[in-house]
Amino acid sequence: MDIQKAFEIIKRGTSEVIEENELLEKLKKKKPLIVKAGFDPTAPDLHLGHTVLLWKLRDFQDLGHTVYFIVGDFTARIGDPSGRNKVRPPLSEEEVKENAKTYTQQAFKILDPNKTKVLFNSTWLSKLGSEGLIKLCGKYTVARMLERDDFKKRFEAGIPIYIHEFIYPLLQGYDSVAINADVELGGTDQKFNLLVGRHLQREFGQEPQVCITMPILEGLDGVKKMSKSYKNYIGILEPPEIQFGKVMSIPDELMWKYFELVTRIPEEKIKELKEGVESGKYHPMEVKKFLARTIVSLFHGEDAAKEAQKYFEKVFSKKELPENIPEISVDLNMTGGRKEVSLAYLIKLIGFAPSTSEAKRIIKGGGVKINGEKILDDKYIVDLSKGEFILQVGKKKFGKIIPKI
RNA sequence: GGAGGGGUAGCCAAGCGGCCAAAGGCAGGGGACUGUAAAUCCCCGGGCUCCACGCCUUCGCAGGUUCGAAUCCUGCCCCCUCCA
Repeated sequence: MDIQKAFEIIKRGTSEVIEENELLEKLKKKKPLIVKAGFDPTAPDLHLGHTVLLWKLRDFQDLGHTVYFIVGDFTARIGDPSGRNKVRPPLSEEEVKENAKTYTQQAFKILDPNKTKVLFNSTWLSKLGSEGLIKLCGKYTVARMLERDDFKKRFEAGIPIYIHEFIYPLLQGYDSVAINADVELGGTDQKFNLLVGRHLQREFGQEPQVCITMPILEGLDGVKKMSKSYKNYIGILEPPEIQFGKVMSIPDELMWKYFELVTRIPEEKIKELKEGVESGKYHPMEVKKFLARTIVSLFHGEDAAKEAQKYFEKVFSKKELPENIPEISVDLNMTGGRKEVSLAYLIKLIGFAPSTSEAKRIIKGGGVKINGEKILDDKYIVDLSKGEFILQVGKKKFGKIIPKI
């Protein structure tokens, strides 16, 4: 493949490439480049936001380059301050290990394992020692650190910044030195960290890496970055119906971005769909269903995606009961020997609400149905000796309650 | 080290002796409408297996004063600003 074409593929969908001509030079070398991406195992699951980056890594792999998947086991214990207005709680070594385990597995749903090297940054970072660390600190200034937008904002707003947060970008940058990276990828919010890598590589006499930033994927609310801590994410490992439903709940305007960043639907097709919606030729909901199906297929296969759509249409569009309602058995041990329990308490018992009070609120709000009938009395008593029944709490939670007496 | 300001529910932010489980906003939950989109409207807002104008735990932490404290006092912890 000619270099110009490879360059186009790489550039597609990116937010910024620093510097484009350097990338071209590197491609001209005609040898596999070291493409770096770091993932902090702060949470055990990857979500669609991560896949934006993974797809771009995949592009590199398809072009014959090698991806260095850096698990930030060391840095996770510091906490990346990017985009934060607060200090992140550091994780314990055990938590980090546990998270890292499931990480790569999930990443290989997109990445080619044969062209991926998985490395843990503790390998070189723990060897660095105090001396090495302090020397590393000597290569950057406080003023330059404070140029960084989120630090600047926090500083100006009077929100504390701790010294260790300053060290984070240096360590991430040092990762690039350790593996002699040619290219590093990250979200736009990573730009600063990526640039520190460039700077450090120069300091260490290496050819600086090309930094590629990818757009940030907004979560379900359509505003904030998709993130576990905002609870607005669609997880790779989530069940098909959940994924499907979550995709359906994103704002219409956002779906184009999802098409571009988390699917491999060709640009021309996306354009066609978009124009179709604008002209009224297609119903936005139908297009979104197609998006949902495409995304679910990526992680669960086409059949599961079709099932998920059926479920969605049955339960949410037609408001019927789902076919497979999970059975929940309730025995007297759980109720403390009582056969009659308050509905609110039962809802808490089976985990459909975090507290009895919350359950009562939902009941009063008209969110609870027994065998399809709305219960509005928050003092409603369930007689378990009367046998099983279908309980629905809110729109999403269904359970067939089976009393074991 | 010195001077001043501040720590209230997921977040922001009122309250500054009782009527405070604590205004308001945002986020969130539930409902109506609908396409689980947007917009709009309504309801909720610590917990409690006796369902209560009831009890328990909350306003940085620990004590104290008071019939009664988020509100006053003392000590401690933490954050911010300015000075060194």
